Amino acid sequence: MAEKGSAADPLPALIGLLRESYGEIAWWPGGPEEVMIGAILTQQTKWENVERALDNLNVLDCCSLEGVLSLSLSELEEAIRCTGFFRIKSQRLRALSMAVRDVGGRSVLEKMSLSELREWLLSLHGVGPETADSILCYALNRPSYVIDAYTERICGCAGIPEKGAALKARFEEVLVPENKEYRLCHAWCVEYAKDYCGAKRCNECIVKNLNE
DNA sequence: TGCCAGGGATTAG
DNA sequence: CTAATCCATGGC
Repeated sequence: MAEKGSAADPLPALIGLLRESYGEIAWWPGGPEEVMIGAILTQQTKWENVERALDNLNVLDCCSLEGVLSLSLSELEEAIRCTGFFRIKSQRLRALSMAVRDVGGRSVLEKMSLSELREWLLSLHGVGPETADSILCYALNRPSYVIDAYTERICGCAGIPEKGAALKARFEEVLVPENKEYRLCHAWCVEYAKDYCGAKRCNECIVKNLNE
């Protein structure tokens, strides 16, 4: 329920600005299982290092859920070492792969409702909100908006104070509720943050005071 | 050289 | 319930 009369809602303005700046960009390449693996590997890690690990797995012909399970623990750890946290992540990849296998494979996931599937993902050890939503949005083509640290940072600059689940809800009420829109907007946020936002504070942040 | 990266789980207060 | 701390490598 957006109130009228007070200041304009900065979120539509922010989304419009990002859309004009970046338009139709391609993002998060790879098939469903490679995306699922990448979603774990990219936790607190630069994407360039994730790509190296995915390349390593592809060379081994193991960049898939069954492929992950076919490797010994030390082989898996070695392949993903360059992403950091490799002991934890190797366990998380195994847990995810085994969970999908145990539930009956990806075809079973396709039949689950969005909320059911999201809860299932969140129940897995090592899958939190961002990883779950990334898998939903980019691997399984579901309309679940991804909130990451970048998005919260940009929104903070733009005068949108919500975080986490509340911020996710805000994006989902403003955007056209389609997977493609969710993908695009999240991609814009990340590209924007890479271009303009440092870790501690924004550099030349162009979203500040959007509604003034 | 020190800081941070497209988080999440665990422990502490 | 919020705030630290750990996990670990690689790049600037």
